[in-house]
Formats: sequence, C-alpha cells, structure tokens
Amino acid sequence: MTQMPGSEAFAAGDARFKILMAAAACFEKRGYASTSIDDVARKLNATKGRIYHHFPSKTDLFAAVYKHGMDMLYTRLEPIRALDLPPLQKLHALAKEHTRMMIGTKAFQRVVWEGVEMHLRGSTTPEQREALDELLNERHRYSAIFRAETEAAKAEGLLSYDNISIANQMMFIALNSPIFWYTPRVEETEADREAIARQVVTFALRGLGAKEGDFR
Amino acid sequence: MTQMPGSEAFAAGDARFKILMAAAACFEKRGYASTSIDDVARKLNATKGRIYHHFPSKTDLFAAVYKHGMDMLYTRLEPIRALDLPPLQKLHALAKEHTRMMIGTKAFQRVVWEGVEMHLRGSTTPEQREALDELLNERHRYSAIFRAETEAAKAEGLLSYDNISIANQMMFIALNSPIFWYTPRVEETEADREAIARQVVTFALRGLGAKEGDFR
DNA sequence: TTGACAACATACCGAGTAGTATGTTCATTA
DNA sequence: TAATGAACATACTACTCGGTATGTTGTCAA
Repeated sequence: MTQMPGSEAFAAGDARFKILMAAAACFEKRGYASTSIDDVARKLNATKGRIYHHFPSKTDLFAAVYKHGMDMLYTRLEPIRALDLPPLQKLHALAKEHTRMMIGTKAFQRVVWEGVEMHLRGSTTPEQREALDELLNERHRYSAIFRAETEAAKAEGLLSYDNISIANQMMFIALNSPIFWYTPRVEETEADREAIARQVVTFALRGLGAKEGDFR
Repeated sequence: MTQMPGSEAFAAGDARFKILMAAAACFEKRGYASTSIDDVARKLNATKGRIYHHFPSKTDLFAAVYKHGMDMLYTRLEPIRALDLPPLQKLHALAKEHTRMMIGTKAFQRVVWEGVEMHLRGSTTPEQREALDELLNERHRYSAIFRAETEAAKAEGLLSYDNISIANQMMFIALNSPIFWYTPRVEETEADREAIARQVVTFALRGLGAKEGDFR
C-alpha cells in the first residue's frame, strides 16, 4: 500500500497531529456542539477538505482528540504505577503527575472531560456512543488505578472518608480543576506551575483525610 | 394594564416557571448549544410559540434559568451570612447549605455552571454577553462571601493554603461537584442527601487545611 | 513522460434550528 | 354582545453546518 511505511506514516501522522491540536484548541474554547468543522479548518488556514481527508466525521475527530489526551495520561502515569511505593506515596505521585498533565495538556484534557460528560449525560447519538464507549472503558481503568491506591492507603489508616465512590469523584474533580481555571501567565516558569500543582494535590489529599506529613 | 396584579402576576409567573423548569432540565441534559427551543417545547407538550411568548430569545431563556438558580442560592445563603458566627463555623454553614442546593436544585445549578463557563471561555455572542454580564457580577459577589470567611478563618490560623484564588476555586469546584455526579436514587431519604453533603463539605474544608474538630 | 495517488480546495446538498409573522381560542371587560 | 388581548399553535424564512461529490496540484515511481 505504502512505499515507505516509516516516513510516510510520520508525515501522515504529522498532518493528523496538526489537525488534532487545532481541534483540541477549538473544542476547548467553544465545546463540542458549538465548534464547527469550519472553525477547526479556519484555525489551520485551511478548509473542510483537509479535515475530512484525515477524519471520517466530526465525532471521529473528537474521539481522536479524546484518545490522544488519554494516551498522554497513560504514558506518563504507567511508569509511576509500576513503582514499588507505599499506597499513599504512590497515590501522591500519581496525583501530582495527573495534575501536571491537566496544566500542561489542558486543551486535550478538557476534551476528555467533555467526552466523559457527554457519556454521563447520555446525550450522545448512536454513532457517538460507538466511538466513545471503548474510550470510556479506558477512562474507567485509569480511574481504577487511583481507586486501588486510595483504598489501600485507607486500609493503612492514612485516609478517612465514608463513601469511596464519592471520595474518588471528589478527588478527581479537585485534581482536574485546573482545566477550568488555569491560564498560563506571561513570564510563568516551570516552578510556578509546580507550585500550582502542589497546592492542588495538597488540597485533594487533605480532602481525603491525609496528614501532610504522611505524603510530603 | 392588569386588572388584578396579584393573581395575574402569579398566573403569568407560573407559566414562566413551568418553562423555566423544562428549560433547566433540557439544558442540564444536553447543554445550551445542543438544546433546541423545540426540545424545551416538546418537554412541555407544547410548541415554540408558547416559549417565545414568554421569552424573547433562547439567550434570555438561558439567562432566566441562570438567574433563578442564583436567586435560590442567595435566598438560602443570606440568612446564614447574617449570623454572628466565628469565620470557620460560618464558612462551614455556608458550604453545607451551598452543597445542599447543588443536590436539591441540581438542574438549575448546572445551568449556572455552564453560564459561568461560557463567560470564562469568552464563547459568547454579544447578545449573550449583555444578558449574562450582570448575572456574572452577582456570581462574583456570591463568591466573595465565601472568600471573606475563608481569609478570616486563615487569619485565625484555622486554615492553611498558599494562594487564596486557587483555594477559592478548588473549594467551589469541590462543593459544586455533586452537579456532575449526583443522581437521586430510589428510596433515597433526606438523611442520605445530608450524608452526601456532609462528605462533600468535609472534603472541601479539610482540603483548605481545616481540622475536623474545628468545624464539626 | 506519464499515470497514479496523496493531500488538499471548491461547490453543493439536505437537515436542523432560531426567530418571525400570522392564525386561533378563550376569558375578561366595556 | 362585541371588542380586546393574553396565551398559545401553525407555517414559514433565513441561515448554519455536517457531510459528500468533484476538481486541482504536487510528488513519485515505472
């Protein structure tokens, strides 16, 4: 089919990626429903044709952005998950990296949020459901990683909460919250972002009942 | 103009209110952009004419739902605000009632959330901006109530956090979180909802650095 | 040189939707 | 009882937008 799989795949992947970036920015700004394919094309100084050449539908484009966001999360979290650490330390490390990703890949993570929301509200068309259902399972597996460490830490008496489902929901919403209020400032350094992430994670772990000395 | 201001105003208000309820439910389910006026009308077993007779535009309908949600919040929070309590106790009482409202008037509060989001994203048309700008100020005043008590409690050494803006954002997101995950179950009692609110508020105040004994 | 194909752009169609203009019904009032 | 207006329903318009069909251009292999 292709003459040179490597470079051709890269070139095609690069073209796809540029579209993904533009789409993520548009979806972040207006949301899925209010973003038109023409909007995304305009952002690329291009026309619809370019997008529909690489993605069969608006739903698939959205799903691809969602998937890329989730893939980036997994890529960064998996090494930490594999570490041999006490539950609360591991939970802290996972939460910190998760929060860094919310800040560093905000546009994509916001699309992930909206994708989950669309699913929860059941406001999806059949095609959208088919495209998102598998991705939602990936999301559940991701969430399960945190839940396992949370329950283990509670078993050690280092956390305290009534309902694990509610606790998990609140922890994620707290960790995800930068996608709603974070905006990079001029002259902002990596240390600034790190300080933000630290405050976010501290809030979330304290919320779960952790003592500061136990995870820092 | 009217023969009997009282009852006629009530009747008109009642007709408007029914539309507000249906609109809140639709906006909650699909979001603003994906909700058509026909959807709202269908929910009322009616047609567009009924809605456009009471509201000049979709934007105004949305703004009215938003305003009603904020008004309900203010009505319940103002008496607590007027109480003579130590900052942390007052913050706790405010947070608890706020959370109860998130659970009890979820559809309206979700519209409030989306309204704030639309404003933050700047994804509003000029008309929408005009209709929402004043309402957003109301939202800021509401937020300021919590911020004042938070800073006062911190001054007493009962809270600890780095940045007040981030702390305020995270507290609100935590308290608001039921609008994303709460769904009433069958056979659910008032005590169940109270337990949920308690866990939410505990998470938020502990996140801000409060010791459990200081607010419960 | 010449197909052949990838990577787009252009032109168009059909469905859905906000908003309007106009009809209809019914209760109230002069 | 005739007129009036509130409270809708009906019918229509103008426009947006997802998707498709087709045209165009550059590149590369034979």
